[in-house]
Amino acid sequence: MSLFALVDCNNFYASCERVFNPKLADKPLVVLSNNDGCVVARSNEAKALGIPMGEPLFKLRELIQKGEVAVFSSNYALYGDMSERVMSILQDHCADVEVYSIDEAFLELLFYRQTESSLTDYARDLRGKVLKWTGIPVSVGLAPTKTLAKLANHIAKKRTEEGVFYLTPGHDILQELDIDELWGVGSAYKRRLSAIGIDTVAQFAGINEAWMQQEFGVVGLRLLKEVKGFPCYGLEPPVTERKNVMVSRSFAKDVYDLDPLTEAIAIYATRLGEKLRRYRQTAGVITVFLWANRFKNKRPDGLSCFSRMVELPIATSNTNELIHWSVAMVKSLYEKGTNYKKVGILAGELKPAGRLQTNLFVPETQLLRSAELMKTLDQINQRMGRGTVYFAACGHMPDFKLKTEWRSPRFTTRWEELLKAE
DNA sequence: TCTGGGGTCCTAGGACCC
DNA sequence: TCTGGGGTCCTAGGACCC
Repeated sequence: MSLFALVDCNNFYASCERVFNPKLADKPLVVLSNNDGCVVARSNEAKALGIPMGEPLFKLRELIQKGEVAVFSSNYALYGDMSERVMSILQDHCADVEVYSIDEAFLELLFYRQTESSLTDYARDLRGKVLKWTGIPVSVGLAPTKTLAKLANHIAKKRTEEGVFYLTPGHDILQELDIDELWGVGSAYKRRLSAIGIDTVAQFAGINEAWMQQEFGVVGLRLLKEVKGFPCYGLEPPVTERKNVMVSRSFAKDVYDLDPLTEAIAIYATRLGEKLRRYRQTAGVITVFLWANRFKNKRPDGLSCFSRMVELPIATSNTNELIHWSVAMVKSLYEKGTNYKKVGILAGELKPAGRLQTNLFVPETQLLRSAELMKTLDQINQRMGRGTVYFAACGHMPDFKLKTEWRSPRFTTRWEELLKAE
């Protein structure tokens, strides 16, 4: 029999902020998205205040002014570093770990000759170590499939004191769990299932497999089998080769003019190039998106998303080239009078950068030189801070700095921001 | 005034081929 | 003019995830 554990950090971003600011323990605390747009993480106390996930900041002004909730802009340098610490502890204690996201990981455990109580002891021990060594509380769900482990984790978090739960298929508790608590059931599936009287996980587990496949395709069938305890998903190998890479941001205010749009896309193309080179990949095609403000659309046709794709003559991660194409695409997509809210660039058909791709019309020495230039550029920016050296098309980089009014210090990754004793 | 930024997988339908 | 049964590839869009 297979056995998976899902280790998930509780309110991860909020917990990270607390580690370095113990006064906030037991206080309502929220972390905001990029641009301080909306709430992306909440402490339990903030949840208890009724602040929903995704709540736009302006609806919280009153609570903030009264000092009833602590607010932080997102601090990804801090969260990323804390995540690595948690993950490395998991990797020290289990050979088969899949880091699923910044705050959760699946572990595949050997079930052989283990009792339920020895497994939950193991999980409790792991949980204790992570808490002690990083300050981050985690919950652990144990079950024979990943889908059930995810659900077990949910139960551990919501319904237990110790943060550990072992879930078997057919467990009575499934009768109390709403269908949309299942991993893979979103609002659309919930609506369709509810229409035929399926509201709990236990009811879902009783669905006929042929019917499920007919109505929900292979995705639905796998989901059903997983809930019944038959694994359809194993641990995924580490994702070294991404299939797409995207950089996009929304603007603090609506943008009507072409110039700020091209400057923004040049900056995102720069960022995209850095990402590609870090992953050692090159882009075969790039797509540029322009989004009109969807909350206050001023176009007569009401359209809000415009995109254009271009196949690059040579797959590349060269910033200059990415800027050249993306700026051209923005210019061709731009329409006067539209209030743009966001632009983005997506790289697709990624290829490993290892071998130099040659092209009849571009001398090889020129390609080599540009690769060297990019390497130097990355090194300078890494050492001196992002944006030290950049292309003229980006205009004045600082103009597009994100709004981060309440960012905490990067305690763990910047010397000058280390926590100091008061 | 103010509404995130990434990703993945699957399916349906069209174009094109024999 | 009307006609069949495959197949592949591509794209757009939907659905889900964190």
